Amino acid sequence: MAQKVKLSTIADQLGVSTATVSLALRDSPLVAEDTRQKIKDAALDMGYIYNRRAASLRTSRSGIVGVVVHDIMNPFYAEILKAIESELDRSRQTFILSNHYDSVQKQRDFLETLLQLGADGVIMSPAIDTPSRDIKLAEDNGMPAVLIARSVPDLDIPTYRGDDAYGIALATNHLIGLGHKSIAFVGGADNTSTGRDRYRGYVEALKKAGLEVDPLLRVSGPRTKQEGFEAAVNFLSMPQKPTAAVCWNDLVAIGLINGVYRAGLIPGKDISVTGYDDLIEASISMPALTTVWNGQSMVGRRAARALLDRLSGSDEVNGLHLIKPEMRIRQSTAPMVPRT
Amino acid sequence: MAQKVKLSTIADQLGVSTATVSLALRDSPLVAEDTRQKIKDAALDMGYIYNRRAASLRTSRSGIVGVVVHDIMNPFYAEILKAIESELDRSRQTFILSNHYDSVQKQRDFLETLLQLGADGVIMSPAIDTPSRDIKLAEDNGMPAVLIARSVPDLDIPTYRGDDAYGIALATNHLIGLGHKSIAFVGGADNTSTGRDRYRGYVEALKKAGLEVDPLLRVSGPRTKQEGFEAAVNFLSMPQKPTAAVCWNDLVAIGLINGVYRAGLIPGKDISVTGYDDLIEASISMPALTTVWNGQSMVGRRAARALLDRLSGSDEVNGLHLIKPEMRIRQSTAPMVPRT
DNA sequence: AAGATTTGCAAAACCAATTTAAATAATTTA
DNA sequence: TAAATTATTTAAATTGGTTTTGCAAATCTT
Repeated sequence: MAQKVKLSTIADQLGVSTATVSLALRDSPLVAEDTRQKIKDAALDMGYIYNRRAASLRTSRSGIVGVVVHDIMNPFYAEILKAIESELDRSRQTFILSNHYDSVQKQRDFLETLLQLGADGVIMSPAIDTPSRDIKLAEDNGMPAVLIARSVPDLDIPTYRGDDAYGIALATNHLIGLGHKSIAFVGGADNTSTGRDRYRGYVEALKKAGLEVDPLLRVSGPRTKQEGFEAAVNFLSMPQKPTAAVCWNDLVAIGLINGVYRAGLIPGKDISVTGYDDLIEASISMPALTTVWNGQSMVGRRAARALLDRLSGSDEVNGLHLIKPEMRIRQSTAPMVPRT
Repeated sequence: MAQKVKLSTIADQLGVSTATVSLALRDSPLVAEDTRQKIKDAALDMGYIYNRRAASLRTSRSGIVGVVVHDIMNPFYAEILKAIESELDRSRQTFILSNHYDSVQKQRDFLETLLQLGADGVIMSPAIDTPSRDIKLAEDNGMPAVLIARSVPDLDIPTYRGDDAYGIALATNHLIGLGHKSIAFVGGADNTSTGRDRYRGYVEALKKAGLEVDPLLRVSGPRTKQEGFEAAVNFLSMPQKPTAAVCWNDLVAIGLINGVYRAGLIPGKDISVTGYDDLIEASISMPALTTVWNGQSMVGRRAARALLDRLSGSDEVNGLHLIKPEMRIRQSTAPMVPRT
């Protein structure tokens, strides 16, 4: 490995002080134009590499932002992450990604790591049952947080997510409008704010339409394509003979659709299915999925901006910000046909 | 924000020196057992947070490993990343992830960032046309690299990937064995080692079976589900009337299958399609996809171990390491039926 | 031309740890 | 009991930047 080039190497080379080199490289007006140019040229051809940890030791700004979500490979987060990435990119922040797989401990470890690295802030989709004190600890140590997709009770920090109750009501109303009366709710659970909100949206839409709410029409649990696929058996053998399903998300819906196919029924004809999220997959699945866009790109972008705002001192973005979802009608839903 | 607790805070509190505190916290045998215990207790209840950047300034080990791939949201990399993650986790290295989207510039920026952060090493799936000098620069600055999934010419560093030519030959031979004579090759391109190897595997398998190789049976380009879907039109209107397709990867295959469905034909009956990679999706798609497992988990695990080995000084893992793929036969392939 | 400003650079303190050599205390040996 | 040895602890140098303050030279006032 070549001898390491540092500020003092450049300074010695040019016969100036490290202070001057430091200031010049950061375009400070305190150094004369041609000195600056000479220094920059030297830095370039000596192969100088800026040492961020040395710098951040003094400035206490590391240029690192942490991002934690349930599972970065989950396409729902993928779109949020893309939006965050492009927003952070332009402000020259490096971001460190991690999954917590809904383990509070893993999330805690990651936050600790971020603190050790001196991360400037963190954007997180909190793990289920995250105690507010975990996040307060981060904030108390100078690392502001912004939440996405889920809320944490008793915590007044900026939170961005889709309006789940409203969004699921859109899907439910769409099915009701097609004449369906026995509509199942497939997937998710009650242990997150999202879970409760979505189920509430479904229940309220049914009630408003004067339909009976049957708790047996709920299939709690599924969140993945695989689980949606497996849920089909259960769904199709219900004594209530549902003709439609409001699914937790697109993945569950696509899995359920595949399962319904396997059982010999035609989704989008015999059975209507709605998804949630409007992933890219939804538009190219067979049949194309009727679903609800949940504002992922908006959530990511606004959360990133909110964090950057907090980093630059403004603190006016606290509280919950709900993004309004939108209906996307495709071929997986159709007028009701009674199941025999 | 509470007053920051550092080594000296603890030292003052207990009336010892920072040297002692530092040594104690890292379990050095140089400090007496009960002193160590007292220090650890104090650190804990004073809420001490280890400052890694200060430490790494002195030790020149940051505990950071960079990982760059084409697209972390791509499920192919997802499995590799999971394997890398679990391997690095146990050695207490933090990893920083990034996409390069096949932009050499973006990759270069990320490598620069890693150098600035003092990353200990990097695992990368190099962007198309990565100049070997980009990687040499990293190595010259004390950041060893390990390659995955793709090779870079003129570079003798550890590289782990599936044996693409062999794997595609498995798929091609499977179709030949089912009686297919007109077999298209859908997706990928010639500008990566992977692309060339896969096409070569297909060509050689055909030749060995005495079948004619028709360059018009190649649909170059598609790599995603969306693109596979769009390629179906092209594929179905070929004058050579192919009855089967060897696809670039599972995503292209699944997209193609959906496109074939749309056109009114039945994949797995009228048309046989093979995928590549054996993603989780492959087993639950409709019909379940015949594909080739490309050893992702193996690639990730071995690459991570190789890097850790390099970090601890051993340098005996250089060169190319090919993982042997395996055939997974499911329902998307069937004996040949002539297309009319 | 003398005094007041402005400009350009450097000296030195600082950030929070690690590490080595040296000092001190405790124990063992002769 | 004095000397030798061993066990603990610490002072001080080090890592690579940033930033404040001060000083000298250059430029501007009147």
